Amino acid sequence: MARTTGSHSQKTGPRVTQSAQRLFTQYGYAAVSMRQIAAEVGVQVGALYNYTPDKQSLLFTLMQEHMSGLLAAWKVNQGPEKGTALQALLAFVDCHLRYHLPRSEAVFIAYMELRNLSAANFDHIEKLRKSYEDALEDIIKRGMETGEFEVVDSKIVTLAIIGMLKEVSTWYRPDGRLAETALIERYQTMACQLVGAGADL
Amino acid sequence: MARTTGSHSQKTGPRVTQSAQRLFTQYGYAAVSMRQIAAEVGVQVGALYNYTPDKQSLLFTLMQEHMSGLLAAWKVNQGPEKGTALQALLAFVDCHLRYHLPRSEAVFIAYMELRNLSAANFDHIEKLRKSYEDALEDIIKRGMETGEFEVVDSKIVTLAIIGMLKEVSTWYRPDGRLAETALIERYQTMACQLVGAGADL
DNA sequence: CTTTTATCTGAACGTATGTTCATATATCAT
DNA sequence: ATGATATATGAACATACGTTCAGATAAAAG
Repeated sequence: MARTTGSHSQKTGPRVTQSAQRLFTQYGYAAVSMRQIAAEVGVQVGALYNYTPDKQSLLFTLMQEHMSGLLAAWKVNQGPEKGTALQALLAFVDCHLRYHLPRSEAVFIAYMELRNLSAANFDHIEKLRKSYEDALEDIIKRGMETGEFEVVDSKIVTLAIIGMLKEVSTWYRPDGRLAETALIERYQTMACQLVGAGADL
Repeated sequence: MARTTGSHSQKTGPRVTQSAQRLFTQYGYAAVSMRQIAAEVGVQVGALYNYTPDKQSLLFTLMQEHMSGLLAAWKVNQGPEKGTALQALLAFVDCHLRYHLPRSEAVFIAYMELRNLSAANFDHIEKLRKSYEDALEDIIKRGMETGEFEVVDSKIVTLAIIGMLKEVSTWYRPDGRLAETALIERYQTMACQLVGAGADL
C-alpha cells in the first residue's frame, strides 16, 4: 500500500504539529519517539518526514511560534502610545495571562524543553525570551523614574513577577474555580503590590 | 579484567548518585543513558547495578531525598512554638531560600522530572510537594484569621509566593551580584507585600 | 597463606531509536 | 482517459538503549 484514501498534506501537516505538541507536553521531548507521533497522527513513521526535516525541528518550530506569538501579542497590546507605567504593568499582566492561559501545552514545552534544543536553536529562543523579560523590566524602570513605583531592585522585582505569572500555567484549568477575568484581576493586584503602587485598581 | 585497584563501594556509591544528579540536570532524565553515568563515574555500565536496581530508582532517590530534606528543614526551623503568622511567613521564605539556593541541581530535577517518575513514585513525591505547599497556605490562612494579612484568596497568594520563590532557582548563582542574605531580605519584603502586611521588616 | 566476599569487567540480550528510500497509489491538471 | 505529482507505505539501516550475568580479581577475614 501507499498513499491512502483521504490523505492530504493540509490535514496531516497540522496533525503532526498537534500530536508532537501533545506528546512532548505529556512525556517530554526526549521520551517521545517519532513512531509515537506517527501512531497518534495515524500514519507510518516515514510519512512524518514529509512535514519536518527531523525531530529537532518539530520542537524548535513549536517553541519559536509560541514565543513569536507572545511577543507579537505584547506589541499589539502596547500599541503606539504607552500610557503610564502603572497602565503598562496592568496591560502586561493582562496580556501575559490572556496569551498563556489558553496555550498550556505550548507554555509547558517552552519552559521544559530548552535543554533539548540544539545550540543554535537555543540561542534563537533565548533571545526571544530575554526580550520579553526586558519588556517587563523596562516598565518597572520607567515606573521607578516617574515615581509611580517604589522598587529597590528592578531586576529582582521583574523576576519575581515573571515567576509569579509563570506558576499560573502549572495549575490553571479553564473549567476551574476562577474565571479568567477574575484571575487576571488578582494577579494585577499582586503585581501592583510588588512594585509598591497602590494595590487597588 | 575485573575489580580494579581502589574499587570500593563507599567511594563509588556516592559518585553514582552525584553523576546521575549532574547529568539529569544538564540533559534531562530521559536523555541520559546509564552508559553516560557509568562513563562519568569511571566504571563500566554493569557496575552501576551494584548501587541501584534500575535507572528509575536513581531518579526517585534523588527527588525523594531532596523533598524529605526540605520538609525536615522546615519542621526544624518551625520548632515547637510558631509565633505570629508574619514571623512564620518570614521564616518560611528564609528557610525555603536557604535550603534551595545551595541545591540548584536537586531543585531543578525536582521541578523538571516529575513526568519521568513511575506512577507509584510520582504519588509519593507529589504528597511531599503538596504538604510543603500546604505549610505555606496554613500560614497565610492563619494570618488572615488573626488580621495580620489582608488577602482575598489564600490559594492564589500561596501559589504566587511559591512561584516567585521557585523562579529564584532558575537564575541564582552563588557568585552573583546579590549575597544570599540580601536576596532573602528582598524576597521576605515581597512576600509581605503580597499578603498585605507592612512591607518593612 | 588461604579462603571468602565485595566489586568490577566485558560481552551479550532483545528491543527501540531517528532517518532514508524504493515503491505504490490517490488526487489533480490536462 | 491519461499523465504528472503529492503523499503515503513498509522495510531496512546503523546505532543506542536498559538490563543481565558469568567470570575475574582486589580486598578483607581467618
